Amino acid sequence: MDTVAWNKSELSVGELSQRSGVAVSALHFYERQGLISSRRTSGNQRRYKRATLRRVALIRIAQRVGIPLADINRALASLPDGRTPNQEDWERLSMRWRAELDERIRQLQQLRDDFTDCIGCGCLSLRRCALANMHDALGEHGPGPRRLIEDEAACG
Amino acid sequence: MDTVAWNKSELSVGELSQRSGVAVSALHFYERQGLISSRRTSGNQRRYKRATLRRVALIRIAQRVGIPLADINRALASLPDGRTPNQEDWERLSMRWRAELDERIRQLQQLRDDFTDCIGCGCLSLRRCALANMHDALGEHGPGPRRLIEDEAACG
DNA sequence: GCTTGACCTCAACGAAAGTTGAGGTTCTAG
DNA sequence: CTAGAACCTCAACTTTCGTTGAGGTCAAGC
Repeated sequence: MDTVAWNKSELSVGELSQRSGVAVSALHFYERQGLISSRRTSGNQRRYKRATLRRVALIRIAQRVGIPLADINRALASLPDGRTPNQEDWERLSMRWRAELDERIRQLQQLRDDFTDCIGCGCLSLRRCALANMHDALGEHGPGPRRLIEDEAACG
Repeated sequence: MDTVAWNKSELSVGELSQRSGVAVSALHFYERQGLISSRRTSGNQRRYKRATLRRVALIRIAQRVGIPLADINRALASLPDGRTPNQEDWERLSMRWRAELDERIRQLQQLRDDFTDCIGCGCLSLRRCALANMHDALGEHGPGPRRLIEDEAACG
């Protein structure tokens, strides 16, 4: 067993890469962006604290949720001392991100429902269909069945 | 009422832009990519068939579903004569895209479930947590509680 | 006839999230 | 001690989906 390796208190970039599943180039990139940080050895090589592993995992999770790196960065930067999130921090962040995730799921479901309606709608789905009419603010140009008129034209 | 405008048999790029809600620059772009096409007037201005309105709407819908333009292009190009989709074409395309949409929703829901589990998991969510362990193919390196060992280390 | 708005092309830029490559150093194992 | 793996920096490139700007033409109203 490789027990020794797991117990090292610092990680080289290659180790962090292997253990996090994130490419070395991406870790360099994250560091340039200020998402993670390292100290340097006398030979100028990066050494990461073990907590960085948590930090990287958190970053990837947030990315999967669809949070852009810039936002993740802001969220992490807002923590005191730029520390790697502790339990409480994580709860706060994850609640927020989960809410965003919920919202995105909701939107996609709405889209799917509209889509399903449209598949059989008989006008190639581009008439009287919520999907094809996102852009006109519907009613901005006075009352009346404007949409129908437009749609008839669109369907010509 | 502007009935005349709606009945014109061809659209300028500005008209197409207004009626589709897509910027002129984007329409130019779509045309460069081969997603739509136009004839030219004697003065070298674009004139679009009314069907292009349907085509653009379809493109935007597919984009909202998350289909990259290149894929949309392939799908449209696969139609006979590169025609704008008719009812049957649309049904085929939309069924396929809806399936992708379903899959994306499924993945996000899975992610949310994992996420929810993790929020209170007591280890900053990066131990024994599905989220943080996506990358190791779990078991590739022999049997046993490898994940736990790793995770203990990760959580140190 | 002139002005103004819509249109044209082509090239460059922009953000996001990295990857790739060149050229050079350091670490580790035999 | 030396080969090769792993590391370093910096710049340039990639992809997607367009937008912006410069420089020039066309069309319509007064």
